[in-house]
Amino acid sequence: MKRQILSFLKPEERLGTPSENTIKDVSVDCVMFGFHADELKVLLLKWNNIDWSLPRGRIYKEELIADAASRVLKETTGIHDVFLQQFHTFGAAQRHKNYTDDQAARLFDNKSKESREYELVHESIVSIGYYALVDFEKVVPNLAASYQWCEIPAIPDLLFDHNDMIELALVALRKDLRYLPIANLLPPKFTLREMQKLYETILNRTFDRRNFHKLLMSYDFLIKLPEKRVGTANKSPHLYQIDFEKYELALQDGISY
Amino acid sequence: MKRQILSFLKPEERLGTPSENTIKDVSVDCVMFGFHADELKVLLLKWNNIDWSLPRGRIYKEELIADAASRVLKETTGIHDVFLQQFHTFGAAQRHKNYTDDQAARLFDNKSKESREYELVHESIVSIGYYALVDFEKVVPNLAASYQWCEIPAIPDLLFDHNDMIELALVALRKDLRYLPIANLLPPKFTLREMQKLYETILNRTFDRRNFHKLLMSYDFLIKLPEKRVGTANKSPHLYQIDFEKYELALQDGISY
DNA sequence: AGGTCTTAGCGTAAATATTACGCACTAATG
DNA sequence: CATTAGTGCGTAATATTTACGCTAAGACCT
Repeated sequence: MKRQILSFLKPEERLGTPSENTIKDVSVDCVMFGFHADELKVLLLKWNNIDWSLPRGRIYKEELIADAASRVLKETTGIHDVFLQQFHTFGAAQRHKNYTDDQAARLFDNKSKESREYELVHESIVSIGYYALVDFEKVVPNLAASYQWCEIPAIPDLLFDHNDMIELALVALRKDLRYLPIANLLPPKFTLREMQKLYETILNRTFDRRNFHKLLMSYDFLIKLPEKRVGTANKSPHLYQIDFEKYELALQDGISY
Repeated sequence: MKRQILSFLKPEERLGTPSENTIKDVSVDCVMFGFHADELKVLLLKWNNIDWSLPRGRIYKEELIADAASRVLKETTGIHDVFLQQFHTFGAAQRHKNYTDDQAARLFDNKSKESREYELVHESIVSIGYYALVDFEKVVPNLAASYQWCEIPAIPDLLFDHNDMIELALVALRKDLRYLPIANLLPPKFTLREMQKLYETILNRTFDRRNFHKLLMSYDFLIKLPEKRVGTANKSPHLYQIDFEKYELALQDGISY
């Protein structure tokens, strides 16, 4: 089956034409987290020329949902091989969102926003939410449409129930943190400070620098490299790498912070 | 909209006729946990005369998914007002289950079990999994079809991917235990021993009797009743009740065991 | 060259939480 | 009246978490 790269479709059609081959009334929506400059960010796509939304797409009938999620991400952003985690499934009624008149006009093509029928056709009724953890640097979306890495507090009013989805994704991420490969949010080589900031940002708390250092070292999955990060103020920090075999082992026990 | 109590339909039709009013290709499936005689049990329903499955049903288009889950439980078992928690959504491809020839014949009405088309029509493609925690004693299913409370290790080979669903529901339950109203699994009045056994069963570990007692008392949400459980061997244990206001507060902090 | 900031690593004390278990007393059964 | 289990207290041993002092080194700035 030929599968078109949807980024070359008009953005409005990005959800895909409901066809014989896709599951009707269901979409997969992805909250993609990246970490950069001590900030947790989410990837937003332009849905039409004005409104923003999360990457979303349909599921082919013979496809695993998880495969659909990773395909959708690839088709809409060009990004592949990312860590994906299902976190919640959203229903129709949660989606009775109060669009502004402008948004409604653009979405519903001048039909009244009370036109529930139109909404049902143009939005999927059930959305399966996945979040992705990606290395911000590795991820260079190749998009026809425009995109934006947006810090969580600055996220604008999105289409559909995507604001709620991001909030819930973050809650799920915090809960899962103990058992999840959070390292996916970091580049292959990173400093301890960067990792600490990552945990502090996600968990919204601080750690003592020395205790954090000790704790991480005790897990024994970090490899200290001879190289250093250059160009920083003051002393250059060492770079570290993850020994993924040991990392997986530590995750099975659950890493605690 | 009139909604028929599905237990008076033929069991095969229990999923509901796909109609204008329900979401196509999606079902809600419920793993109902009950606790009795120191065993965690799951409610199974007869799907046809021979095969077992979990309660499942469709979602109406204007309905919240959570409402659909609780309606489905009520329609298939007569049970209402239970604690429900969404835990995972399952896709089509996970459902390529190896039915026995007999099961396939019954399910597919003598069509070949390779007849994927038939399968797609008769099974929902996407299933949203909920688990329910109910007081075993309070729950008296009013069913035309037959049912069974089954201990987890003794669960037979179920239809669809319902065996996998139960396994995942249990994993989710264990994870959620710290923040969830586990008290829903107990009758309004219970002994400390019963509560301890409940936690031991779910978490698959043991607790020291005295430490468990101390810990529970420190949370301050148990009310000791003057009554005792009669008819037991040896000393009769006191009955306890939950002060639900304080209980909710304790849950927000997270109860640890 | 010296000042200042930061990394890197060591150690340790204090506070909390967990676990194991002793003991006294009560109450129901045989 | 011996046995068994519930109830409730205390306490000691361990483990984990948190706070923080100290040394040394390295890179930038003036």
